[in-house]
Amino acid sequence: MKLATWNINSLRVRLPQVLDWLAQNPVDALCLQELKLADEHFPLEAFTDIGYHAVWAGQKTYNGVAVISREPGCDTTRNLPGFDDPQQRVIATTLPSPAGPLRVISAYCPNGQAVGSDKYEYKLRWFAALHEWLKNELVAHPRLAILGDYNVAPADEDVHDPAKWEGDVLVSEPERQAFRDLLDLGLSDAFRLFPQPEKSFSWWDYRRFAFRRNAGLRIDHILLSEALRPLCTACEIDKAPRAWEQPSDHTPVVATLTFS
DNA sequence: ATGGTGGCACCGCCA
Repeated sequence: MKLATWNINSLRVRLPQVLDWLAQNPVDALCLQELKLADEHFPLEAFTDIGYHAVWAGQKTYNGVAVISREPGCDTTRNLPGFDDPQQRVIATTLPSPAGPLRVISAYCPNGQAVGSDKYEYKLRWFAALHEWLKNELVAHPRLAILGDYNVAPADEDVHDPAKWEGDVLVSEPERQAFRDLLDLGLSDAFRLFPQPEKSFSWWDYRRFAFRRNAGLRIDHILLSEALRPLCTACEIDKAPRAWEQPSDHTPVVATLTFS
């Protein structure tokens, strides 16, 4: 079973690329972030036409998340309970798996703009609310995978130039601590369960030829619960779509679960 | 060198 995440920075613009990618990578679930479209504009038919189901939480202009899946999802929920927020950043759904129900969450964590800004404070509060919610979700759903754009590079090895980025938003210590707090719930960073190439990143700024220089960050992650961790047999970043025409600034990350 | 690019919606905001 394969699970993937991709911040596509406008589903309207990137739909052909998402369909091409799914044709080449027929994963069981693809979590999308930054749809940037309202619910009523979600292109459901494009996905049903190629044999996928979808659940989504859309928003005009900003944010928006979805789970595209081979099997229909059930018990779908949106947003973080108790965290009053018009921004659509979370959707959770339950998919069947050979081991039983599998909770799949697509998350678009706040960017934070700049350390000390209002948006940065919002980001940290948002992570605290995510942490509280996941505590409960993990009890209800022992097989849980939360995939998305975390807007946090967890360690210096996830940063192309750690000295230049030191203390900046996306790498600051409070953000990294918020990420570690999630891991302390028993979640594992699937990518780091395996040996990986040096300088592996999932996002490159559009500016200054960042992709060409591999000046990126690893901020898109797949976190797996304790029950799923031993089933994970691979996790890879697919750099290819970042080199396509009119790309997203992020590229997909894919985890493989093997049920023996 | 305090820039640059991209998407959206309306020319600034967000990333």
